Amino acid sequence: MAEDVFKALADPTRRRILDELTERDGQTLFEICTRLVTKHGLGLSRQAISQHLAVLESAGLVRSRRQGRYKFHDLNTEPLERIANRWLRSDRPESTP
Amino acid sequence: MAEDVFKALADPTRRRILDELTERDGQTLFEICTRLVTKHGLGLSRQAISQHLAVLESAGLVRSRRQGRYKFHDLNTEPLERIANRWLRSDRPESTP
DNA sequence: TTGATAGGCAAGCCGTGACTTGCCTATGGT
DNA sequence: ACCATAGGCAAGTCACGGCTTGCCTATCAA
Repeated sequence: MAEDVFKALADPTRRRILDELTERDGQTLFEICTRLVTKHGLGLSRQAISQHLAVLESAGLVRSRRQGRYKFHDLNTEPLERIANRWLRSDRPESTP
Repeated sequence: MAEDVFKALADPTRRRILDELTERDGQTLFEICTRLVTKHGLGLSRQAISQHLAVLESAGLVRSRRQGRYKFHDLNTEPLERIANRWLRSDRPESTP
């Protein structure tokens, strides 16, 4: 549950993927692959990204919908909102200016 | 920097320590040790907790002040506020009901 | 139907991190 | 001065996680 969210966020590549999905939602595996390589210069295999996406999905941070031979990935921020309030429950920080 | 914050939060024992410090701030190593053992039933050595505190401190999540032979540990939520706004920047979540 | 595209499964390598053990330093009480 | 307390340092063990490699399945286009 929330346990997996922290482990999912522990890896920098997975955080990059979340960044990618915030910028453009509903990307496919190959799209994420190429964008990570070209924009961030990460030399990762397709399997590596696939496994990262599996971790993110089992943590509830990413939802996937299959459509034909494509599988689109959508960001889900709901688990993030919960962990944000774990140690900041008294008052939330003001949004960045 | 923020990189270390995620790695620091990845371990469940370290999150327990943060929980302990939110409940009572300014605890010493032995206090945290005994409370983790008694309240949460964790059978950890003193060194383990000490190393965890070092990780939390280098991540900026814990500040320590030495006083005589005691070393008190204080929680610092400022790094948490920043990572909370990384993927939630568009709109703030409503506080938990 | 065939070939190319999009993705999945499984085993294996390897580095990093968590924890222990043993010993050392320093402060404070009596 | 002496001993117990509070904490630090360093090396070593061990399991888990990230990544690769190789092969397999499924969908679309020609």
